[in-house]
Amino acid sequence: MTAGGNRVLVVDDEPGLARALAITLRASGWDVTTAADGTSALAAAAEHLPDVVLLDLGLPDMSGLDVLAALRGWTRVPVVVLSARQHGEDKVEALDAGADDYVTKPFAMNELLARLRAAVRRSVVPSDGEAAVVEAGALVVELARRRVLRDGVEVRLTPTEWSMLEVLVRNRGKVVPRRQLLQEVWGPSYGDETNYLRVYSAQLRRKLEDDPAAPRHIITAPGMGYVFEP
Amino acid sequence: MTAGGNRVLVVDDEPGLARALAITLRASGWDVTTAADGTSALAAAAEHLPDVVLLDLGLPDMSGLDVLAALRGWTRVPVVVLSARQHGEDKVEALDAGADDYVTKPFAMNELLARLRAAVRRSVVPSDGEAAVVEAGALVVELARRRVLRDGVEVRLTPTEWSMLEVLVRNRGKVVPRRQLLQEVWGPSYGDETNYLRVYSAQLRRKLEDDPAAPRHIITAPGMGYVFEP
DNA sequence: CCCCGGCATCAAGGAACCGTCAAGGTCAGG
DNA sequence: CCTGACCTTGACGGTTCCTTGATGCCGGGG
Repeated sequence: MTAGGNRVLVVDDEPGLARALAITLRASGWDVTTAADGTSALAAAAEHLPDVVLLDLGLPDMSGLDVLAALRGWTRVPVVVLSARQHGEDKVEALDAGADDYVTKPFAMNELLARLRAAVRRSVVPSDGEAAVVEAGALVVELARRRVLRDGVEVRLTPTEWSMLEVLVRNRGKVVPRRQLLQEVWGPSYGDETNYLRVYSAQLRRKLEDDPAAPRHIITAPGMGYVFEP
Repeated sequence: MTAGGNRVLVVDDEPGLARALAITLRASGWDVTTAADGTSALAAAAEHLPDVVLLDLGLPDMSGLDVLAALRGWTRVPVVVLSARQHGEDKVEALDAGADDYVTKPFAMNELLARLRAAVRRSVVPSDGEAAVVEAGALVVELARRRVLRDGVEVRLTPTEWSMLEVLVRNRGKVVPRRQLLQEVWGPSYGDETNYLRVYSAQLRRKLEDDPAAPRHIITAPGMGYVFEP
């Protein structure tokens, strides 16, 4: 993992809970800052720029929702809300106000840690254009954009070619049985037309492989199916 | 109007619950697709490219965690896990396996809806959401003001032309499947009237492209759909 | 040695698809 | 009522793509 993504700001007015949280979080490798009220929480957030905020809704000086609103005025840092209010509209309000998650007290510590990890993981890569790409040598398969690059230039694939490549790449490294391949590309009523597989694997190799006769990515598993090797 | 962030894939093998969820979600403005097992869920995800997945862990054919892992092999779509297991390590496992949220049954529907909204809101890239102006060569598309400039002069578009351009620009760089384009512009009951796409893509090209016969922005992805290239 | 099954390659016909044009049809405004 | 803008629908040529059958290569078994 990268160096970033390990600073957490704990906002809680209950000294006992705040201390317990800080100890557990530090033991898990987090860099912890604490604040006991809304005003200092906002100051601490601006100063330390945490990667995630753990926010108790019950604060002495201002509403937790106001803290959340103030934070959202200038940052998209993930905020996990802690609250004793188990039921009611509180959860909906907090989530719609920009909270990323909502955990009710009492909570299991390992679950809270997992939710913190999830919140940070999401924010690390803002799922920009570069997500969902599979690289394999000179090949770049962009599954979400439905296109494939070879040495940086786009290769035009027909719908059926793309569909077959997509199934193979989604199961990359594993042999896709012929029957499964046929059904996922041509429909549930197909299963024995192995001709199709031969024709289209050949076309994919011709378009994507340096030496179609000695393929390095679209490999035949004789008697079983095909496999895409990254 | 509902151009982005409203497609949800519901994966649940319990027909009653799946139906109830679908009805409630549709009433809340979601475009719902359902799948009853892991295999069809993966196929549906690849075909419909949902904005969020609601995934029950108890599936007949494969583990929900395997479905999650398969999804994460090629997409970062937010996944909200549904499960009857209230305690234990299940939550931690699911969250660390890439889930974005974890809701235990029974759940309050309004909380689930709020968590779905939060999951989708997070995944929207700020630059996309805030970019009311998209530039593409000599073209300037002002999404907020619903107008488009070519070489600095405004081009008059009919409502349908604008609607189609808007969908394409909001998904710029990605192939918009024909079916999705038809449904977002003409309504949910359309899907096979590919005539419309041909007519309106031609009109847009005539109004926006320097050489309508060799378009540089409104590109055809044969057999799949259309894509706007910035 | 020859046969045969599985795989790769090639070619051809028909279907599907795309771009284009133009004829109605509907509706609002003058 | 007329006009103009816009949407729908149909038709037609050119192109691409899917399917199918034929052919050739290779290795294992009779």
